[in-house]
Amino acid sequence: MAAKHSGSAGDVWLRRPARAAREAPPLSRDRIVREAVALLDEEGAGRLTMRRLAERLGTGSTTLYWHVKTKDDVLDLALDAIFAAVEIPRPGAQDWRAGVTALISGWRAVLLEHPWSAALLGRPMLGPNVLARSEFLYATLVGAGVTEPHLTAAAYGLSNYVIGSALMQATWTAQEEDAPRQAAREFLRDNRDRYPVLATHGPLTGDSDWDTSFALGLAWLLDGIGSDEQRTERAP
Amino acid sequence: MAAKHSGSAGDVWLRRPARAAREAPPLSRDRIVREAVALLDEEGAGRLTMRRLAERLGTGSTTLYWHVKTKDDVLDLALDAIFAAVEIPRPGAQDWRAGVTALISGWRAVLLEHPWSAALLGRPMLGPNVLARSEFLYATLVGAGVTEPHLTAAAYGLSNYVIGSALMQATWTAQEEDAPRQAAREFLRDNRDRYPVLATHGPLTGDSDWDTSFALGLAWLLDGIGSDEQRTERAP
DNA sequence: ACCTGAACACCGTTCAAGT
DNA sequence: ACCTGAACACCGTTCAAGT
Repeated sequence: MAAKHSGSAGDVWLRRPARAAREAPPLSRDRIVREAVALLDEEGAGRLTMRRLAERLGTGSTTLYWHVKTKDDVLDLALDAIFAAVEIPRPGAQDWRAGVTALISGWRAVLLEHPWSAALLGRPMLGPNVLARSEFLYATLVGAGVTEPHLTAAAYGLSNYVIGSALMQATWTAQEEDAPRQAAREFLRDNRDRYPVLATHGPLTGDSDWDTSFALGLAWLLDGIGSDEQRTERAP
Repeated sequence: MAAKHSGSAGDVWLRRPARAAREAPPLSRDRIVREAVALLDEEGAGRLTMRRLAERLGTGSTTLYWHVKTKDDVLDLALDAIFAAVEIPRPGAQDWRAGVTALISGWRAVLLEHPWSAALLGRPMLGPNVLARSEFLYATLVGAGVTEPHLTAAAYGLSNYVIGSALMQATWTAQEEDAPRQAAREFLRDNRDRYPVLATHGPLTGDSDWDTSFALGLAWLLDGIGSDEQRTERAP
């Protein structure tokens, strides 16, 4: 009646190593976050569960709580982790407009590559990767001569615009499923008397090009920021 | 050993009415949605549960499924419901810029009044209230002479901007809790060597005025949309 | 210092059954 | 047509216990 792991003489060789080269590397916060990102990429936010995450890591779900305080922590860490992929332009290597455009585009690319991320943006983003990129944004704007209240408006405006755009695009291009988009199109066509303009000019009528839409709006914002900056520079 | 609701002679007067003036109005999809909005307003999205919602309505949770297909349905319906409060300007009563500004401002006001809503924007919004307001937006822009690809860019840009702004503001002004904001401020101060610009010019340094920030960014977008419109009008 | 298992207090949803 | 109760297959998280 030996219990599961009780030792009896000479059975060392029969027992499999406590862990070792079974699931390979030991558990760590870093490994948890990497696996969480992989899980989110493959299956979406709805399927991220402490139990399922633990299973992929070869442990019980309760073990995760030694490395991480809550599931929300995992989400915060995963969200910050993906921003490591956004390259920070070398400061001053180009004019402010090119630098900001590069950063914002990289930001957007990351959000679209990990569609689950857009829905998580409603939480404070204070991870080191996000902060480093915000620092560059502010530094570039300040360097361009943008001052309050335009500075805050510019930084927020640009961030809000990428976030909103990514959220909208991720919503409507969810994993190849053209079904909801198709259904919406049909609904508008069937109700063209109630929504005449939407039915004929709406975003679902042509195959709207997300990239050029985004670029146009970004240019408008940059124009505005630039004109205020010039005005400020010229003032005594 | 009479079971709970079995009748025995003369006990009609003793039994409370099956429903009647107990919880007042009968259950209906409309009542469910209204109660859901109230629950969300009072306690936030994290506490909306089919069981808790049913309790507030005086029924069992499983009863809700007769009127509604899933919990997601409840969320979709609640989200659309709050947009009924956004007044649609009378078409042509003012110039396009004033009309658009009024609509977008009303949109923003609703999102901020119901802070839980911002986090739910990552789902297709095809309810009648939202559609009616989108129709006005498109109609106004088309009436102003905005044409593709600027039309889609303008409509999306404005929507994305409000959504992003409301999401950001709702994130950072969550129910009077100044604690996280204060903690973030301290963190940046303590790490001013790593984030020099953020620490001195960042959004958390002064008490940023959300309203003027929003207004500035909106003006930049409208300027951009307007300039493109003029250019188009003038072209042969 | 790290990992495990059992357990608690919940979830959304289905379905046979009642009126 | 509408409502109920029991039940299923999950959740996040805690905690005493192991090594």
